[in-house]
Amino acid sequence: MGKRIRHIPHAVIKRLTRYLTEVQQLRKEGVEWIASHELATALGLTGSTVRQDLTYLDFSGIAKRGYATEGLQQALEAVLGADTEWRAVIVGAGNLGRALTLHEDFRRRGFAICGIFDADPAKVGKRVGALVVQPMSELPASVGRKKVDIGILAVPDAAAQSVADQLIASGVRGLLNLTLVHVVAPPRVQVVASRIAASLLELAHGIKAAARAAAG
Amino acid sequence: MGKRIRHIPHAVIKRLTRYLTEVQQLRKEGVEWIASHELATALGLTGSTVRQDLTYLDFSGIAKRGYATEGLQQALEAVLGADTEWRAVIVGAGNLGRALTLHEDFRRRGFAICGIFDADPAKVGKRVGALVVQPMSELPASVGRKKVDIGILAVPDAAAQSVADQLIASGVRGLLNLTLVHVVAPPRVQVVASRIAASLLELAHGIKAAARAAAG
DNA sequence: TAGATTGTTAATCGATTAACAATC
DNA sequence: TAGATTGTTAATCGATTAACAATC
Repeated sequence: MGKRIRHIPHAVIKRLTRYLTEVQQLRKEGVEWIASHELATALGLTGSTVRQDLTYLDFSGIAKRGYATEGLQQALEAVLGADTEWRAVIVGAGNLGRALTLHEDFRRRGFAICGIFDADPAKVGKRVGALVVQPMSELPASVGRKKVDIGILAVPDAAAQSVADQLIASGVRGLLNLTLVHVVAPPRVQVVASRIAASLLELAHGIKAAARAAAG
Repeated sequence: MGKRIRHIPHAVIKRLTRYLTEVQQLRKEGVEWIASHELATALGLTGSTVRQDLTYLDFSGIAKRGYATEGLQQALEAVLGADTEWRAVIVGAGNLGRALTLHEDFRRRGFAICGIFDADPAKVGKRVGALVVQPMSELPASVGRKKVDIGILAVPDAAAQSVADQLIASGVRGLLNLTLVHVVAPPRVQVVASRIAASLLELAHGIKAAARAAAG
């Protein structure tokens, strides 16, 4: 069954997703072994950080050889849940919601988008790839019947909390929040935010700071 | 001219973007004063963290009243560069790239998408809102002429570094990386990553961990 | 074996929280 | 004024890095 799973700090979880991307790529290239300092160089980290992070996995490296990419990939997938099929629905059939529904990458990585919903009657009934936009009234039954794990919030900021509440009441266990606002959920429901507009602001600050530094 | 700008830790910058979203909302609602503990409650933080964070701004609160929302908003916008017009191009005219080009929210927040590029000749020439997809060969001239600050990577993982290199060579000062892979850039070019698929994996891990905790 | 790399411990660094004097 | 809230200092907490014995 492997070793008992310790609680993993969030900073480590974020890096584990990056190790997984890298090791998947390495395996495609036929690389069978990788050393901590090679992974570190590829991802802009230190070897020490990499070794420390990988101790959270039910997997060990071998002195002088490094980490077997096959076992490392399996261990990363197991701890991140990338070895499981997840079912998600998207709420919001605007540009972003439709684009994510059509994004094949998610399905390939184990996240099946099995429904798209919108409160706007003008959008309900429209096709989005293989799906049809459903009204919010169908959300609870659909989430329950299809055993949906994850709700993706691709709605305007003002609707975010209300839609989150509906998704939570429908029984999802996790929310991916793509809006800019903070969303409150009970402890049994995980929330992860991915705010592209906020990232642009981080970038804007970074550019200004770099310009200041260059100017002296 | 205000106080000299200290270096701001990245964890603080991320929260500053959230304070800005919140204070913009508060001002729309006509709220003129906000206390640190109110801001903290709204965003799931502690009052101490909020007060500590706001010391990085060229702005002060007033004991017993809190922070004036107008001044707070201005100070946040100044430090984050949200008071500036930024020009960005998107590379990758797939679902995600097209959706972001059409996303009015960015323009409203000061980020104008002024070009969309793709290496696929089949996509070049297609309309995306007010823009037309351009070939990669036009990237350097376009970035130079339009004084583009930011390049947005919405390409397949395998193309990410090569496209980043082209954007850097064209003269952008920042990259928003929407791919899963690590992108290397010289220090003068800022890179911020916003990985939706990685966020889904974080969520998947969180859901599994919560289920384990509930099971005991 | 000799040398390289892991896994782990200890040291450092940074970020968050607590506490409270200053102040409005 | 009395009480509430800021700004700041000190304490705590957590994450990263350095160092090195274990080991392949």
